[in-house]
Amino acid sequence: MALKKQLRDPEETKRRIMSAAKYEFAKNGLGGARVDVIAARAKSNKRMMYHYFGDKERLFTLVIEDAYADFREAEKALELDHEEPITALRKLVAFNWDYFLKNPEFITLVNSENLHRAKHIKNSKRMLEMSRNFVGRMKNLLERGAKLGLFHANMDATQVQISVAALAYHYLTNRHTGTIVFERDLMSPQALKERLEFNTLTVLRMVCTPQTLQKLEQGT
Amino acid sequence: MALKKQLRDPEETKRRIMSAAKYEFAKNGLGGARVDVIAARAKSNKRMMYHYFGDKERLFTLVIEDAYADFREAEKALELDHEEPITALRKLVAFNWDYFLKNPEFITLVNSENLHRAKHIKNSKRMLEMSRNFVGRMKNLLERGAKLGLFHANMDATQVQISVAALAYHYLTNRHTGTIVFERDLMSPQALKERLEFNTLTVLRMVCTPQTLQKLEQGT
DNA sequence: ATCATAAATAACTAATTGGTTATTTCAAGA
DNA sequence: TCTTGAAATAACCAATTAGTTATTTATGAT
Repeated sequence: MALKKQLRDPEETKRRIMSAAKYEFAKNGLGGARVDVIAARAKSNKRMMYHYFGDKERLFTLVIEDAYADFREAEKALELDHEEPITALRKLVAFNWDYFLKNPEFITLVNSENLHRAKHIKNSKRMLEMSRNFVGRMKNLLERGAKLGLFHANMDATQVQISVAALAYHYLTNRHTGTIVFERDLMSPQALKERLEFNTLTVLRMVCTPQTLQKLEQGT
Repeated sequence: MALKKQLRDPEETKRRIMSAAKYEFAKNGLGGARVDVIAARAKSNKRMMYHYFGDKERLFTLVIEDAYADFREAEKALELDHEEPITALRKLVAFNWDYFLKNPEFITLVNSENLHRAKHIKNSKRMLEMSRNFVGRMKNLLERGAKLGLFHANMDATQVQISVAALAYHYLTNRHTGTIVFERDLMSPQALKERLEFNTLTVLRMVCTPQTLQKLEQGT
């Protein structure tokens, strides 16, 4: 019975610990996160955390892998494989932007893992499986666009993928120092809208042929 | 006498502590850095650190401000204000790339400060002074290019500035997870060369008018 | 030479930390 | 209903941590 609140529920306990850990690791990084805080937030206790996850770093590893899995799942769910290439590209740029915006913990988790030189996911089979199709989808999109004469031929899918993420990720991860450096609120609704438009235009200019860009401008 | 090694040298001691702190904060973040390690690396001791800098967070604040100051100084030294706009833009893209590549501690320090919501530099006058001219220089460059018909008119200098940094910074800060996700060595000499070329082309396509781009392609 | 001041050091402390031990409580199968 | 293994808890521990105290030592002005 789904509604019955069990007093003992290992799956639910694990879930609560993972969720609390994600929050705490994202907020303070691996080094700054406290296992007591995670246990308290999960409304469990340290002993359970060590019982189910071994130690702090293994818990972190699972949290990171999960964060990547969620991101990849969400991207796959867009189903851009048969969408018109330019529409697909626009949607992909918007997806990256929205995802980072709505899941800021993804950014801080990835930053933390990079501070530690990716040692936690270095030998993760799960990561490899997730990544394979991800680059493949971009490659497919770029090839379809090129075949139709819309995109430049032979664009490097990895470079484009990194750049699409970069334009969104960098703006958002450095929004706090950015607000000071540029003396403007980078997070106002207006600023966010403008950045998405700028990123979309930038990626189109990066990928599309001059003729395609000309047609796009006439269209608006 | 410059060569005489003084046994007591407050300025030199401060310098050594700052340098050690920069290294340790960059390597482990604010939360992961250890004051004992900083003192040992500086070949000084904790008492001196507390004497000269107050506490760990004030030391971190100075380290961050210094890192920004060095970056801004280096950019200013390029003297792009009277350079031909397209050359200036190319040089600026290359400068960002080279600087992040040769000063990886800048990236991790900035990431750490953003994890802490920029609280350490939030009320820093020094930061404001440094930032003002920085955006101004980009604005000037874009205006000069637009006046010559080389660049799109009315480009937002802040958006361009953020994007130029993003294309380099994101690639490098996420190089460890990137190496796993993309299953290729992102740091080989060849890969680095390709990324700089990609970034340069991307920024030119972002900023230049179609006519300018056409001429550039004919030129090569 | 000597004396006042600041630089330097080492040993210490109180609080916090990741991880463990000892114990109790629940729930399913015999 | 009784037993047994897993779930849950709290109290504990050794190590580490940021920050301090007490003390010694070099230096420059007189």
